[in-house]
Amino acid sequence: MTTSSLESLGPFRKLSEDGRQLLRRGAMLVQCGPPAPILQPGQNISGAYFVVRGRLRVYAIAPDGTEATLYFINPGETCVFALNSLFNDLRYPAWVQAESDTSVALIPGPVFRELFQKEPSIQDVTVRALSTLVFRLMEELEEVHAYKLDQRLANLLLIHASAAGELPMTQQQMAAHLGTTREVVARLMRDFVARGYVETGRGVTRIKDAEGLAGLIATP
Amino acid sequence: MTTSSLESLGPFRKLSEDGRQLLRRGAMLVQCGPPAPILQPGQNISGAYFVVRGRLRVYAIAPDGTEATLYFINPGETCVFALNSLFNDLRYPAWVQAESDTSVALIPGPVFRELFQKEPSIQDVTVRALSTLVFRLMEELEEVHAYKLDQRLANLLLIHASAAGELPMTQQQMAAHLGTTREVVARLMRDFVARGYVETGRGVTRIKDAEGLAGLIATP
DNA sequence: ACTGCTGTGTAGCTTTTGGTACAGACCGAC
DNA sequence: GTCGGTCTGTACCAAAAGCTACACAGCAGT
Repeated sequence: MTTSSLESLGPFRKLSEDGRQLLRRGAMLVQCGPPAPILQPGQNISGAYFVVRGRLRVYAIAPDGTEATLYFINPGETCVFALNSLFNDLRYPAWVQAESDTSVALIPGPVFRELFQKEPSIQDVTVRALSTLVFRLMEELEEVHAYKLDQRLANLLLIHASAAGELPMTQQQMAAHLGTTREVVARLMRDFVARGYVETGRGVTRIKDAEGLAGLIATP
Repeated sequence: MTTSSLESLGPFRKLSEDGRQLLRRGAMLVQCGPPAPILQPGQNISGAYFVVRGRLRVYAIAPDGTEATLYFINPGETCVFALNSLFNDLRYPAWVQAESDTSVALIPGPVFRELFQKEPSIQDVTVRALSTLVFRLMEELEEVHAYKLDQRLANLLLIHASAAGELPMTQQQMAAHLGTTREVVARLMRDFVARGYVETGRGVTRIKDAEGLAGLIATP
């Protein structure tokens, strides 16, 4: 954990001087790396989290140990634990992990509360963040029961691939995102490869035929 | 649609005179019945919805036509469409239906916006509602991938049963809630009946052994 | 080069779930 | 009562997904 300047706070640069002063007074910039979880179910949340750099992954762990990604938090977005713990007494039910080297701005609860009351723009950001998350979760929930695994995998590939069509992710990770096992992912991948949609490598998947994948999603 | 007194607004009774005056000026009390959907994906939302009486069901429809319940809105709770449409430009992705005769207080967007800015208590209610919904959706998402259908059905029975252990719901409805088909529900029910957990009737299920059902959820 | 770790490819087998098809039971309207 | 609709029960088959087990490939460290 490192406390440093807040110059890189992204969306927060637009705040008024008043807001920024509060931030300067109390906020911390926290650095985190991939392996260890940052937050665990039931853990106490000390403030509002804003992702500055990198990406956080919010996931659940089933009783049998398999993981499934609920959603991601990208730079400029808020973590909703904060909001859950600041405005509600619900225990937070998921795990959080940094995907890569990630910087998170941690704004202490009292400071954020004050900000929220004073600054309409903060109210707006907050409600918008929550609202967006609700939307994402609904989409995810809909996807889970409306689409089969091959379609969801195709979707994952298309969404997370770089512009060059490369996806730096192990099959184990993909399985975790989809809430399934590596073997199933491998099986589906073999199919995709056979159809010429993708090429697989160690830790990388290259998309060769995005149209094909997209078509798979449209009509099974 | 009927416009009438707002005396029964539940949580809103606690608002300041200022807030209630605004409500008196612009809000409507809308009555709706079970069969027809109230809202459809992409529909324009004209304000904030508060459920006063009855219950709303928010659900998704898959391309193949099967439904799945996302969550319910009970009396005293807010519908988040409103918030999505008032604070965000995201298209709403689900369907809404009244479960029984239901009264909904509809507060026009501009009125609610003004309320939100002036009244900290409204801010609180709003954020809390969103926050709770996020929590519920996460739980649901976790449940979907962590538990099997029999466990989820058992859970449904336990949660929705009356104090007397009666559940006035057809198997078709249960299937819709779980995102599966009636036949599967019937099959699972047969199992539950065989084990003495429940008794089935036309449109009703009676729980005989709640412990048994609960045990089913704990360890399959 | 050797070793060990991690990641991938594959082959069965089992369980779970979905789909089809049909029979019968209950209920209300006429 | 009888008709028609809705709800339930069930049998059988197909598809999807999970589980186990193992072989091998790439990569890093020694």
